[in-house]
Amino acid sequence: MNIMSIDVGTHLKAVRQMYGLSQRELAKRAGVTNGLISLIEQNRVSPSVSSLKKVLDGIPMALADFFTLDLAGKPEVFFPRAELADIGSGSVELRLVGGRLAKRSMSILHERYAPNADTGEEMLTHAGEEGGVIVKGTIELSVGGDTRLLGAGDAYYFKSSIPHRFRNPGREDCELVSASSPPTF
Amino acid sequence: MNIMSIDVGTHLKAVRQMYGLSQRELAKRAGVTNGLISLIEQNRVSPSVSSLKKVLDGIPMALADFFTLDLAGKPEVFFPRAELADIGSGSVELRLVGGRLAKRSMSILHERYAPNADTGEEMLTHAGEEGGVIVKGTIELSVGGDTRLLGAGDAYYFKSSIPHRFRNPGREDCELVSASSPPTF
DNA sequence: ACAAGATGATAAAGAAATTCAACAGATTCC
DNA sequence: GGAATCTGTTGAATTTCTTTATCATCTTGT
Repeated sequence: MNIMSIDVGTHLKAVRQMYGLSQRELAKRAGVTNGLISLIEQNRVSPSVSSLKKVLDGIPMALADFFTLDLAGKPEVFFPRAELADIGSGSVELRLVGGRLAKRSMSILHERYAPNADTGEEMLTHAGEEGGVIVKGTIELSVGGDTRLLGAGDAYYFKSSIPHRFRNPGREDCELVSASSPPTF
Repeated sequence: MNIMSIDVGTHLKAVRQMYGLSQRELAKRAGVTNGLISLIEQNRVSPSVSSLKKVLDGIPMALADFFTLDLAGKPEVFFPRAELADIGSGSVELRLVGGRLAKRSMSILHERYAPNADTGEEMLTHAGEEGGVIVKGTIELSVGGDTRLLGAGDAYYFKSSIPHRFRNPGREDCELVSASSPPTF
């Protein structure tokens, strides 16, 4: 009963009807009452996660799928602006592949980090996924709690929503090729 | 407060700590009480979707990301060179980054073409887009009608539906890093 | 036309969530 | 040595969710 970025009620109703189920049918399968489903679909209550899970089990559909269905259904439309371009200090060089293209599904970058170059103490977080391969030198990559030193030929891949940071601890330049989707640049 | 397939409490705690927040800090940002977060993390309550959303907004993290984020065990983030799956054949070596990950939005490949290596006379066509950066050596890339010789530092980006072909005309290996979306491998 | 069954909505009672306020254990500071 | 401030936990009060039971509406079949 407040501002929800995703309209759970409408969403559930759409999913239920998509599967050709009545409130009572779904309720019976899910082990809840039809009244509850009615209230949820009207957004008159915000179900507990456990209840929503029970309901979705009756469809059946996973919680993750339920919440990502927006993205799957209408991907390009609802993507917020890519924030976070704080990487741009002088010691980091970023070369974007295909920057002139209007529509791209990825950002591919050729990156060069000078010795001691750092994306900053404040960890980076943004939408999507990113990965890359180290071409030359070494880079220290922190993702979530983990920190690892990667050398030429090593690689990485993670969800960009996890806080991350790049730092070059060596005495020579580090070079790598990265890709992120959806495009951050 | 019943059987949940995904352990929301433990999950939230892990996420919170990953962002370096205390229960009280997060509670303050999210506009809920620290007690609630404590109870949720102990799985002594199953939060309503709206509450969970408020809490995640304080991080900030989207609901979809929360349920999609698989931090079971250790999320595989780092991929040492030796662990990159080689899915190439013969004179072409294709090392896939994150091949074990269930859901990826991209395929990132470390590719090596031996002298005279060729993706074949029959042009490749498939869905999506692809791009890359040449790291070492030279490669002859044909896209549509155009053919071009690319050297270290050069790059490419095109729609994969356009017929294309890679060939190494030089006498030394050619190495490049590529990405394609949606994942081809 | 009427009964029988299905649909979704709702009030009140019951169960579970959230908040409030207090607690004990660490750490820091003077 | 404390006082101040941080950490996470918890009992009781409050608010919200969930069920029970009932209602009105719409089909369907005879």
